[in-house]
Amino acid sequence: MKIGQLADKTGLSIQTIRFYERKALLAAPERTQSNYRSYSDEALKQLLFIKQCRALDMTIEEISLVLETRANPESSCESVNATIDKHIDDIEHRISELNALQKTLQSMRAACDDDKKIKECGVLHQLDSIVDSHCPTKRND
Amino acid sequence: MKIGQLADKTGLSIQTIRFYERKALLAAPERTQSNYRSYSDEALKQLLFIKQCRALDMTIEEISLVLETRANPESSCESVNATIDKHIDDIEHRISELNALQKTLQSMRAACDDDKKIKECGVLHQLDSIVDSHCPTKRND
DNA sequence: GTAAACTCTATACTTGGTATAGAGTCAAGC
DNA sequence: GCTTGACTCTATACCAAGTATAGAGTTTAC
Repeated sequence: MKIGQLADKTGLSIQTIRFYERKALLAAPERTQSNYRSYSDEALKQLLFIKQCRALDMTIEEISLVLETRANPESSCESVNATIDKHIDDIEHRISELNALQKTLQSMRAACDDDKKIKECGVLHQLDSIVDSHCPTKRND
Repeated sequence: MKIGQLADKTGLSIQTIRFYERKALLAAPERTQSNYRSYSDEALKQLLFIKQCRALDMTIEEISLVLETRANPESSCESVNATIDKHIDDIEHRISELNALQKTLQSMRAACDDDKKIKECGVLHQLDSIVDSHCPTKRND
C-alpha cells in the first residue's frame, strides 16, 4: 500500500503520516525500487491506534510511551495506566481553568452592551480596573 | 524604566516583552544612547492590560483587535463585545470537548487495574477494539 | 580597573502538524 | 514514443505564544 492509500484509509494526511514516521511513532516502511514508501496492514493498524490516541488528546510523547510498553506483552501495564491517569488529571485541571475563565468572561461581558462607545465600554472598563489595581500610583518624576 | 524593571513590575519575562513589541502589541519604546529600551508608565499599563487579556486566554490577534479599537474612544464597542462573545463560545466548545474526552478516558481507565500485564490490559484492549472496528478485515494477498 | 549584572540582536527550539518548491515516478491516452 | 496528470520524494518554511541560547556591548558596584 502506498502512502496515498494509507492516508485515505486512515483519514490522516500524507504529511501527517510522514510526520509520525519522523517522530518514530510509526516504523519506517519498506521502499519500492523508486523509493516510494510501501506499507503493510500492520502500519494501518498502528496508525489507527495512534489516531485514536490523538483523538483522546494524548501527546506524541505519551503515545510513544504507550506504544513502547505495548510492544512488550509480558510487562506490567502500570505505566499505561499511569499515563492515562496523568492525562485524566491534566484534562480535569484544564476543565476547571476554563470554567473559571468562562465565569470571568461572562461577568465581564454582562457589563456592556453593543450600543456603547469605546470610552463607555463596560468590558474595557473591567479590564482597565484590573490593570489599575496592579499598577503603581503615578509619581511625578 | 529599563526592560528588566518593566519585567519585574509586570511579571512578564524580558523576552516576552520584546516578543510583544515584535508582534506590535506594544509600541517600540524610546531608546537610550546605548540603545537600551526606555519605557514609560503608559507602557507598563499597556503590558498589564495585555497580560490580563492573555490570562483570559485571548489570542494575540484578538488582543490586537481590542487594542486597536480601544485607541478610538468614539467608535462603537461592538467589535470588542463580539471578540469576547466569540471567545466565550470557543471556550464553551472546548469545555464540552474536554468533558466528553474525560468521560471516555475514565471509562477506559475503569477497564483496567495496575496488576495486569500488557497483554491483558483493559485500557489497551479498549483502544485496540476501536481500531479494529475501523480496520478492514485482513485479506490474504 | 575589573567583574557581575544587565541589555542588545539574531537565531533556534517547542508541539502537532500544514504548506510549499522542485524533482522524480507512474499510468493512460494518443 | 511522448506527453499529460496524478502521485511520490526530500527539504524547507510556517503557525501560536512564547522560551532559550550565543555573542557582543553597556552599566554598575566595589
